[in-house]
Amino acid sequence: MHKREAFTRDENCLADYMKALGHPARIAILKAIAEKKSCICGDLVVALPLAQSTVSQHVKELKEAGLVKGTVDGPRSCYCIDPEAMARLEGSFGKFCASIVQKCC
Amino acid sequence: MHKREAFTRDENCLADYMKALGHPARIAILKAIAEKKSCICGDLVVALPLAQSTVSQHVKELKEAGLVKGTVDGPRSCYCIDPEAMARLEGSFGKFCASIVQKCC
DNA sequence: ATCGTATATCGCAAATATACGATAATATTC
DNA sequence: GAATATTATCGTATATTTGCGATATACGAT
Repeated sequence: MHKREAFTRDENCLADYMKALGHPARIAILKAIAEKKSCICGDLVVALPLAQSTVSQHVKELKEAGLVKGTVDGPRSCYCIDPEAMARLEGSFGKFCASIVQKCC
Repeated sequence: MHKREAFTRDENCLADYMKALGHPARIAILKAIAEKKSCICGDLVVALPLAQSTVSQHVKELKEAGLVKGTVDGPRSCYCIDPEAMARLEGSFGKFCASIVQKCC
């Protein structure tokens, strides 16, 4: 029921990033991971007011969006920000906004 | 079931903006409005592969997010971008990304 | 091998989002 | 005032998201 095919690749791509950030828990998770530089899942569960399975689910979405990378460290999972991806997103979103503002005025 | 209260005002605020942009139709609508500087609803319906009621619904969400302003012009509705809001969003998102990237590395 | 710890995944319930047709509301024109 | 045109809203069906407990998986320690 989501008519993805009807829109351009760019529109879908940007919308997917925005959707990944469209939940306060995922904003908070990004901040928490960045804060600690690299963050094991347990730290996130303690830091967030959500159940472990819910945190794991949100992290998964951030990984699928490509903003977070995960490595296994023994029994733990260790997450870190993908700084290149964040920087790229910042850049393309900035361009998008600037283009809107420039054209609209 | 959305635990908004459990997160900070900033986290919720940014997430709300991101959610508003988290659909390709709304990205396309913003671009279309900017393109024409000000855009009546009918133009959007022609430009988009969606029913009139669906377009109206998406525009409403963009208005609620504060990114689009609407004025009534006779029987028509005329939409335009709120450039200050777009610029503010660009700025705060840029700061958010930069802070994440800076801390994480 | 068994136990304990850490995390991912599954299954489910509730809430939201998406899309559309039908209808209502509003303004213009005849 | 009736007919037309434009847009918003309502009702509804379906899909997706959110959240959690329970379970499965993987690993280290005993």
